[in-house]
Amino acid sequence: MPELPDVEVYRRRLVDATRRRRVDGVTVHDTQVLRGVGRRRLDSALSGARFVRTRRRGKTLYAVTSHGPHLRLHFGMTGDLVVRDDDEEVPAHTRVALRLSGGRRLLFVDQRRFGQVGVVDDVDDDIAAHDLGPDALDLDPAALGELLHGSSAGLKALLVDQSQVAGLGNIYTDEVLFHARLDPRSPAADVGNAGVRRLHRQLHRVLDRAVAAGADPRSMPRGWLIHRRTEDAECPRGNGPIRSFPVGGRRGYWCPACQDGRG
DNA sequence: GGCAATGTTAGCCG
DNA sequence: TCGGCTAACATTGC
Repeated sequence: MPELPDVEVYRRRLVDATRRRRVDGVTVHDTQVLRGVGRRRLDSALSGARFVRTRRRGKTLYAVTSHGPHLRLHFGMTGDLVVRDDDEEVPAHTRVALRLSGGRRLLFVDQRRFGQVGVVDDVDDDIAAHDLGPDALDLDPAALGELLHGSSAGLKALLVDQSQVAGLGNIYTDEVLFHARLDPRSPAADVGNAGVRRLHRQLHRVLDRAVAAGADPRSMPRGWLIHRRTEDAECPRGNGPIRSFPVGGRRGYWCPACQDGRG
């Protein structure tokens, strides 16, 4: 799940949960998700801190403290951020718990443990170190056009490349391309200016709508591809069967009848 | 049992 | 150098 909309939902949850509260300490249940820190350093770095603002770049979330270090979270394939009162039981697969003042905990839950919890001294340095491109929602149509037309990669391959655009993963790339009616397999550079504009518009429409749905697919419109990610499923527009194709070691889904490429 | 699943990363190849 | 592919990471569910 954790692509841009999910992480944006987690960001808002973190802001709500930590407002006017202090981190009293950190409990690490599983050190495997720690990145670049041990449990002692994570605890000492955050104990007593307040989060003064947050930043999200693509799928990476930062909670900024007044003097650093800052908390860095990446949710991998199955990461989640949940809030519990101290007297409530923690969910299965809770890996790290931030104990907050006022009897509440912010929990990093991650079944498959591909997620990452760490601290960084400087957010911009960390973004550079991970070679993250601009956030998908920060690209204006001109910048998006330049990105596409300057690339020799396939359209979907380009969009899921975090160093080019940060935030899109397998699911939402397919969704956006479906609504923009673009062929995911076509060369990015072949997308015409009308296609670039559609892509830009749908990028915002789909991601904003997904955030509004709390990133829960069940709350997303019935006409979305996300409900039909199966070979031979019926296209939501009724135009024909959904097909799949391989991209970067996973499967993409699209409607060949709707998504005719060009623009 | 086999296979695929939203993530990143390293290594290989052309 | 770049793009694309594979495997690895860990776990679950069909």
